[in-house]
Amino acid sequence: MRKPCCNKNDTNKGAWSKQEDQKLIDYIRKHGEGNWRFIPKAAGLLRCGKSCRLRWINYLRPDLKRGNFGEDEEDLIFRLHHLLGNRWSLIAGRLPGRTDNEVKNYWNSHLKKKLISKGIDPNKRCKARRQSCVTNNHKVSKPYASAPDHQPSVLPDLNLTLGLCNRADENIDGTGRSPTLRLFI
DNA sequence: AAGACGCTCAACCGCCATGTT
DNA sequence: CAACATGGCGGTTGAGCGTCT
Repeated sequence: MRKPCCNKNDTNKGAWSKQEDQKLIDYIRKHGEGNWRFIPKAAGLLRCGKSCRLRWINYLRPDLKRGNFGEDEEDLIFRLHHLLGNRWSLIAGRLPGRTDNEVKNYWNSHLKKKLISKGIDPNKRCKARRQSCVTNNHKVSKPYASAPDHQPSVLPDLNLTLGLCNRADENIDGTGRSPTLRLFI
């Protein structure tokens, strides 16, 4: 049985107060993002590390763009969703200042309906459906493994290249991880 | 005026991938 | 190689608010 990420008796849940937000902002400004499990303790917050991370990424980060989505953003989301399916973090990565949660919510509350009103089934629309398979000993999602020999597939209308890499030293986004899918811009 | 209903979106949950020991 | 720790992701939930009847 997997351990819970934090002791639920010792943590607050629900909406964040202004004081909590400020504590988190102050701490991250001073020390930067780091060990999310350690941050709540260090910042004096009775919150789970995951909760702090989510709050920072989705609402407190200074580079976030708030407010309505523009027509160009909507169009991009439609195209990327058609291409990638519900890969919200990848889609959000192409929208500066937007988060995966924001894109996901916007899709579910606005864009889905738009498609339905046009007589398009939003679920059938995606080219990429998440189906895991194993290729070259790396578990990858089928749509991304389907390109012959994992050569990047070029999508000229979006100015995107989809490709796979499987080595940590090929990391290009600074996350330190070696994901199964890369968007080459 | 008030209750029912629907919508939005912040937050949580559980799972998976990756790194470390 | 296994077990564990951590970060990240997508799906889901539920509080709060506006609109309708």
